[in-house]
Amino acid sequence: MAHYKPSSLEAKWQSVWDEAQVFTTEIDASKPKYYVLEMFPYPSGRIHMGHVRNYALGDVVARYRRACGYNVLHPMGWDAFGLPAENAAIERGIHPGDWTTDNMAAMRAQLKTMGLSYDWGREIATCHPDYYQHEQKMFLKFLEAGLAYRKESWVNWDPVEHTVLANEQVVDGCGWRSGAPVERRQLSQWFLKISHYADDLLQAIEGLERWPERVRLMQHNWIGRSEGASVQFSLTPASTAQLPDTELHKVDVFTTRPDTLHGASFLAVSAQHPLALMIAQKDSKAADFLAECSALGTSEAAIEKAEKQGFDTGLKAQHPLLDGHELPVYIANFVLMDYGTGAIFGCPAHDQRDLDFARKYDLPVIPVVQPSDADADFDVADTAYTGPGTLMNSGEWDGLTIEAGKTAAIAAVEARNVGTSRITYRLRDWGVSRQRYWGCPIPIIHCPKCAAVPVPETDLPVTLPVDVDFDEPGNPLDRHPSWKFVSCPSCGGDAERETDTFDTFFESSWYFARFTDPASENGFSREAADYWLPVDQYIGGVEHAVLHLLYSRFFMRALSDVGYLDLAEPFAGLMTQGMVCHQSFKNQDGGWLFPEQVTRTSDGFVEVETGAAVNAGRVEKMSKSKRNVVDPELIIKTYGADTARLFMLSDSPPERDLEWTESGVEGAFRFLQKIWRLAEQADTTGLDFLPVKSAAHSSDTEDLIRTIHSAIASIGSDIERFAFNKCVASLHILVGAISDYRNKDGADQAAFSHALHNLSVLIAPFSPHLAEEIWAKTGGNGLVAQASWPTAQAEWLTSEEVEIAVQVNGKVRAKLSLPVDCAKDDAEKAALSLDIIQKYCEDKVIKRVIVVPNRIINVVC
RNA sequence: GGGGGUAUGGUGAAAUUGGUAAACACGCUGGAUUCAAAAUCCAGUGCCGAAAGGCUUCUCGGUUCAAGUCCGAGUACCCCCA
Repeated sequence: MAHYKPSSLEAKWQSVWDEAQVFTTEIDASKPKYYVLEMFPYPSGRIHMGHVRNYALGDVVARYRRACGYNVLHPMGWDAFGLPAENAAIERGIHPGDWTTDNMAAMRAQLKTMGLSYDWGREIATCHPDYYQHEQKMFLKFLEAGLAYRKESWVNWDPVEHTVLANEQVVDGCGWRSGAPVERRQLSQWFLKISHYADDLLQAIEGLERWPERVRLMQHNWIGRSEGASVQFSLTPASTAQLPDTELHKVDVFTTRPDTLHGASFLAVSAQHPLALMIAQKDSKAADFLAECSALGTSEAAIEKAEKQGFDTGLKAQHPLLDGHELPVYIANFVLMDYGTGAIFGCPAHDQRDLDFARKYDLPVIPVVQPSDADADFDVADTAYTGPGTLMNSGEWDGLTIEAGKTAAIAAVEARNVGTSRITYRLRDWGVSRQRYWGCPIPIIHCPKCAAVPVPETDLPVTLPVDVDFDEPGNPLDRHPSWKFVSCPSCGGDAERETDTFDTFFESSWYFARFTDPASENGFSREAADYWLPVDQYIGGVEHAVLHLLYSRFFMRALSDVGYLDLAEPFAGLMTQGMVCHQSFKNQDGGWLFPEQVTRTSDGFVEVETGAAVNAGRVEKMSKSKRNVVDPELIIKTYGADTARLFMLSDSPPERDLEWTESGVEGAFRFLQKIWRLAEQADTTGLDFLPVKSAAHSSDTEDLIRTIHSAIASIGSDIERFAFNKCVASLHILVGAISDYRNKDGADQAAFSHALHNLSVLIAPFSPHLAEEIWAKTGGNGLVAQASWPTAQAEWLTSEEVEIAVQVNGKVRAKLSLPVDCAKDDAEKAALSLDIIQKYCEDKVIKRVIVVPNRIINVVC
């Protein structure tokens, strides 16, 4: 008997698929389409277990849908721009392009050993001009449509990396990569107007029914719509006298709590507010304070953690509703310029930050909301009251609820012409400029006379120059001797190229559209997009729950508005997979150990080489730094891709974290070996086997057919529900039944082979190579990769008898075998006639008998 | 601090609508086979108990003939925002 040797077997079928072009896809209007997409990888050089899990999940869906008759698009490509390539260039002197190309080749080879059903003909790499030239055009279209603009903006500047960091790249005030304290700098940058779609992006979340609820919630919170009012506070005449610029004589304030206007005790503006900047010009102490605020960074978390601090400008503002009531004006470090209007009024009694601030600077605290269980002299101490209640100390609004108070407040400010209702969003416009070489050049030329001029379409693409060096920190494009110097397309004078490149989220915001038509000269064609989009099932890590998914949703709207297609939502279905985890180990000196350096003995974990005791740590996400990693390549070499894939799908549901264990992998391997041994005994006689009810079949044979059909039914519906772990359980049951059948006297060779033939189709989405082998051995026509999903036949899904539990007062006391759908009366009689049940009911009056057909009988006494 | 989630054997987990808790697997125990081992096969395996029996889905309470599932209170851990 030949051994199960996955390495040669898998290579064989991979080349068969390749040569037959089995997974090449074209538009076919006669078939329903299904677009399965896994988040494309960054080409770091090697695949890791997270990739294996992601792509194994996607491949199950793709292969299953194909078997169900869908025209399936299942592509793969590379998110190829990004920082690590530049780091490699700096550390090892390799050009980012060469490094990336090598990595893509290495990872492509690794992915191919997994046997994934990709249409490799559609492969894309975002670092090729072929790809990124299209986003230069898109950007210029956005610019024309007013969806892109340039503005001076405060940014988090990493002084080591020499780049702008997004807020989420700032951890505890330091750069996530460099660890250096982040500085605030003002730079002129390009922005995409995602805020234009804020309301639509928010509303449309409701329609994303096949998205995980928590992702929808995260996006909802991220957009952060708040309803409120904008209210103008005028500076008092004594204050305006100090300020020549009349623009600054009114401070526009956004508030979500206009009902608390009577409790206002100060006004605070952001350190970047024009008023603050003006004052700082004249007052060096104010300037010092602004510099302090700059050191804080721009993240809300950093600002929230920092102690509330303010600078008293000495100015006073007039309360908009209470004549003669004046409020001090502060510059405060907790007011964000980018949120609302960059200015707030402080109501210390009902906002914790305001209260902390008021206590620190000894400002009045006037309660204006009275909790329902408090009396009229209600006051706050150290905790602001933010709960419900009725208004107090608020003149004619007293007694109103908060909601009614808001309405009244808005009416009052509108009547006095000092404010209006307003909605703001937490979502800020997307800054896309990065001071980096390895990205898509922003197609703009800066001319001293004509300002920022778009590169004419005929001059596109603006390709990255290859001759760059990384000897000095900073962006090599900035110091390139020739590339950046051009003549102005508008006036012909000397000008310079924009040397910033796009945020790499730009590439990933539309790559799924490119896949529909990867050779198109327009990025993608309308026809392909209309046929294939939206992606029916998108699969990837939850770490992209907000940014990548939100940017992609924005991009489809923006591209639709500039005429590329007609689509709002790119991803109809989303599945977010859990992490792949492994136990971590440390030696006695506290150094991390690789799993292969550790073995388990009766004394616990010890080092393989020295026998020294090892401290077993938590089961946590595989990471290089903790060395708790297992290399997929080694696993595939040792056990085969089919085993690796099957194990990935076996125990844990996909959205949950998965613990990688050696014993689990071996279990999966043993299972496939068992199937292999059975398949060795199968032949083509199964093709003539008729799985119909017939006197010719023994009851064992009928049981086998029944097991086949229940597996067909459950595996299909479980794949659709992503319950892949249950699919594997069903496969175990089926294989167990086939194996038992084989060992029985009088087993029918044709029935046995028929069962294995069916098994090969059912296991094909999970372990496709072995499936092909069995398919061929049992005489299958063509390839199982192109076979249809079998139909579960109703006549084999029902049995004649069903086991029913009999309870007395809710406790199971007996089990009873009854005909399916038997009459309630008969079931009741049968149950009550059981000796055990009579025993339990002795001396008691039977009050009621509840009969749930085919399920349960409960005797109440 | 705000929002959300999770909690089931030694372990990963099952349990469409409230209706036989623990499917399937890992691990473990015993047996067969073997000179021995690996592999394979068979049996057992929620807990307590010799058994009869009792108990069991984080804890406490509630609704119901019936609760892992629904409701209320609490505990622990995780995620997001801060």
